[in-house]
Amino acid sequence: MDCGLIYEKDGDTVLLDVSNFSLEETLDCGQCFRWTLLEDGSWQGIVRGEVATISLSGGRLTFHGAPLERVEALWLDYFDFHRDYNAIKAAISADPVLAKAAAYAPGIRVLRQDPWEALCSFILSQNNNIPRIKGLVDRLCACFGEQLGEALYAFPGPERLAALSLEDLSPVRAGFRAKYILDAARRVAGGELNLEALRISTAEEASAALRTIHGVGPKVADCALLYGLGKVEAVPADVWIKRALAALYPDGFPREFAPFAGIAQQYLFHYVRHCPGALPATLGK
DNA sequence: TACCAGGGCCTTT
DNA sequence: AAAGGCCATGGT
Repeated sequence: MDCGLIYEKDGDTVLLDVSNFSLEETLDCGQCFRWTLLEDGSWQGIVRGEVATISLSGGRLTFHGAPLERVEALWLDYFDFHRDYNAIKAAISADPVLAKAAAYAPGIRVLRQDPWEALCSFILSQNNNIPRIKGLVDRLCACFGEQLGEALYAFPGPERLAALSLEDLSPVRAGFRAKYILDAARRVAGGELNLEALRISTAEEASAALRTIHGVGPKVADCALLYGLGKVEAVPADVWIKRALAALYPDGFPREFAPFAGIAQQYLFHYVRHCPGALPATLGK
């Protein structure tokens, strides 16, 4: 467990001795789209219909206005605090490249997001950049999500979206992705696809089930597995990761890291995106 | 097998 | 100012 004592004080809940955690590295590394940096340095996000405002300073993580019960019931799991990142870093640091990547952004954690939100968000992410993905998700929530506060909306559930037409979705400006969202919503709302049930499936079985959705290929399926279903063995292979793996691991990614390759991938992804020179310049594009 | 839709923001030139 | 490239997939 990457945190120590938890207690409630003056309406806030505080976690002490938080390790392996940076809000910026975790919330701004392309795995989630619903967190905003506020002017006072705290981050505000919406998860499973709950708004949180959090700040981290000197290993002390504060959930402003959140009761202890909600932190224990929701947020510890969401931030993956039950996982020992020291153990993972120790293992992958046997590899010099991964050691560098993990040391470059030691505060990355892989979030355990809501499966439907992760699936939907990464359907919208395809062939897109992060600012635009955030815009699409924002508009989807503002148009169809439950209002939780001023300019704060929950992510709309599959039942809500399944009832919509392509025309209804046009204000989201999702382009060709709109029909994929509707297919996913109808399959999930209709009970044809039970996302929660996929948690106990193997990654291969869950991926195959997700890929029956029109518009969900291997990349989006792997994102849903890793970020939504807690399958840390899944490696979403985007252009950058493919390029990095080809250059750094021509003989294949070390097999001993396979059970948590998705976490290793997250360090590597951040590293190659932010650190020019991490990859050989001669790389074929 | 190769190519392109669909859309808008960011980076590079 | 213009061009190229994006956390892809399905159709032709």
